[in-house]
Amino acid sequence: MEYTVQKLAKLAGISTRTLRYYDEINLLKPARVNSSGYRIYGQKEIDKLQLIMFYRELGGELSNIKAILDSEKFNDIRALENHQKRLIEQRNRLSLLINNIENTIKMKKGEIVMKDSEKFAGFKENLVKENEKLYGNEVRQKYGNETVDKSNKRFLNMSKEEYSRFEKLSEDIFI
Amino acid sequence: MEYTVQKLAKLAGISTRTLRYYDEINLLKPARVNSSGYRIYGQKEIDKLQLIMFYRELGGELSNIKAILDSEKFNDIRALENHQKRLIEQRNRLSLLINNIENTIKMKKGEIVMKDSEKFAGFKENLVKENEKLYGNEVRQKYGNETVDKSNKRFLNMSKEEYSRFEKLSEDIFI
DNA sequence: CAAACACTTACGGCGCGTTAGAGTTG
DNA sequence: TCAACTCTAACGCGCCGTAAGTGTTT
Repeated sequence: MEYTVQKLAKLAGISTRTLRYYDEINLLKPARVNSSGYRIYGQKEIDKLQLIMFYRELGGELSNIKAILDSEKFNDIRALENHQKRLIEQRNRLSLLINNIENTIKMKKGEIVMKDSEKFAGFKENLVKENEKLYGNEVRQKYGNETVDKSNKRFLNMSKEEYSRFEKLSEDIFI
Repeated sequence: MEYTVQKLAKLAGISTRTLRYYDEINLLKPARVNSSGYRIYGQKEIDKLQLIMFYRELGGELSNIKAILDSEKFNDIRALENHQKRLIEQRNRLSLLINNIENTIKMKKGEIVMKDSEKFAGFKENLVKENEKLYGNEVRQKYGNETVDKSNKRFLNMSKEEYSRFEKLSEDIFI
């Protein structure tokens, strides 16, 4: 199955702008470009986009995502298993937050007392963002500095052969 | 208990820059400023910051968070209960993603086949961001553009009557 | 022939990170 | 006195959103 930008965008639930941007920064190139300059994506690109979105879900920066996916050592399945672990951690963090809210409601009702420190249990900054930094280090260890440095400079010069290897309420949410 | 910027920042797991920025955009003002111009935060501000962070967790834009918190009709407890619902939804979404990964691994191992559409099950863009857009449009219709534009311009002047409309709106949407 | 899609270029904006330079506190 | 804190600008950046103008496909 082949996809134009909009078709792929709808499939993945993102914007065409995002796809063009990913192309621009060499994160996700189309399989080919037709005679009119249209981007055409194939099966590989779909799977790669899926991986990219898994990474994004965990708050990874696109430059790091690129570094990982470009790496020769990259292992699909192991990466996915790591993802799963992290997602499970995030789910646990959400459970913490849900508990936190419950306590906060009780506090507001005057039923219990909370320490200030308890009020911030479970937020991203305490867990996930630290993971991000760890994540960056992990990338540097596993894939070497070269790869990371290259991709940190807006990915200006990346060879295109490495590529073949690869493979973010009611009230506020509505707002 | 009183806090300077850094103490509060550490407590909440955010940066001092973030606190100064929240001050700048009138989202979270310190309780007072001492004779040297130092920001001093008190109990109210801590609780407010906690609320802000709950909203942020769900991806709410700061301008909208401000609009809500500024509202006279703002009801802590109801808002928190709504939060909880949304967090639970998000947790369910994460479970979807975790399943998705499991399937993807099986697919990579050749054990099963996945449709392209199944590969993107559970991502934010499919659920949350669409809601955001819907909300934006609805707000413009019910509110008029003036109000929205004002709040978009760095929240310079926000009226405090808007919240009752917010509530009606979200009720409408839920129904 | 219009609608719906595609393209490039380019400016803008949020939510901060990050100097830089200077004053204050323990 | 010196480290560690505080302040106000001001710049920059990642990740796109959003025109604006033009070509292509259906």
